[in-house]
Amino acid sequence: MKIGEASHRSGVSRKAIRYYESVHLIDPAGRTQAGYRDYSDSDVENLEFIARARGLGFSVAEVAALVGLWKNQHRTSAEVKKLATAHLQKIEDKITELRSIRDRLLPLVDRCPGDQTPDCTILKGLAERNG
Amino acid sequence: MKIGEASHRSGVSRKAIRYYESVHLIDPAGRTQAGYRDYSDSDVENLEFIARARGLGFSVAEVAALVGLWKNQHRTSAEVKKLATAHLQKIEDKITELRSIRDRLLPLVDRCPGDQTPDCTILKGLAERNG
DNA sequence: TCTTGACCTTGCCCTTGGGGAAAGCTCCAG
DNA sequence: CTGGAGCTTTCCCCAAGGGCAAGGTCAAGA
Repeated sequence: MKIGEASHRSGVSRKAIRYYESVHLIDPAGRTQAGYRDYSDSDVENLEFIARARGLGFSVAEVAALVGLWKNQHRTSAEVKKLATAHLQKIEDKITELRSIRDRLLPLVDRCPGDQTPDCTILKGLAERNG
Repeated sequence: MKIGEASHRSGVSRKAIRYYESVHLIDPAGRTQAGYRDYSDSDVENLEFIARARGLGFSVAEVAALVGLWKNQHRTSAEVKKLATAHLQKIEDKITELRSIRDRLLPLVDRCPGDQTPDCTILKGLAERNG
């Protein structure tokens, strides 16, 4: 099948598929006579794995490691767990940071009148040394 | 003062300061005889404003808009509030997404033995069609 | 047969700087 | 005066594709 169908079936965009090929996350696809990339069902399965891992926020480099472990019969679950646990921690950290941002920004927004006057707590908050 | 001190005082990295200049978020700095960028206290105040806005997660384009409003006496607080509210919404959305990721990933990690065997719920979860 | 539209190809610009290279400037100690 | 430390300069590579452009291909309909 061509890239459009592989994209549709796997949930990975055409652009992303080409990108993954360019960075060797997937093997270079075969080509048709016309030079079109040609995919098999097994290629789609690999792309689905990648789509799920990316959907959980793993970076492309992390996904490459996960694919390597997935394909490797001699892996240990400890290796996989270590990678996933580190990723989970980054997610928790990010959530904490975003909550902190929200908690600092919300009061500024709430106290801004939002009318036709120039007085604005948001800009004041950004301009003040203790903001 | 030179870029190092301006960076230290404002909390914006040297690299970021040069980048902000290159994208016209700040005016090009004056230069010393030797070609070094030269900053004033007022430049540092602008950088501090930018640092706070970036610290609240506003994109560089959004910060450019905020700086424009800040400098504009004829702004209305409604414009500022609209920008900040949209940003706040993006933050809420991001938090929601990250929580969803965490809630999907955590059970996989918890049920992974993390030992020397290859059996791993994480890889299974990524490989399964209903994962 | 020719055209039209849907698909495919490569390639370049965009984000937000961090990292690091290679080279120039300044100033202090020996 | 010379060397080195520590600053500065510009330049290029990197993420992870999205968007868009210019052009090749293929199948169906007029």
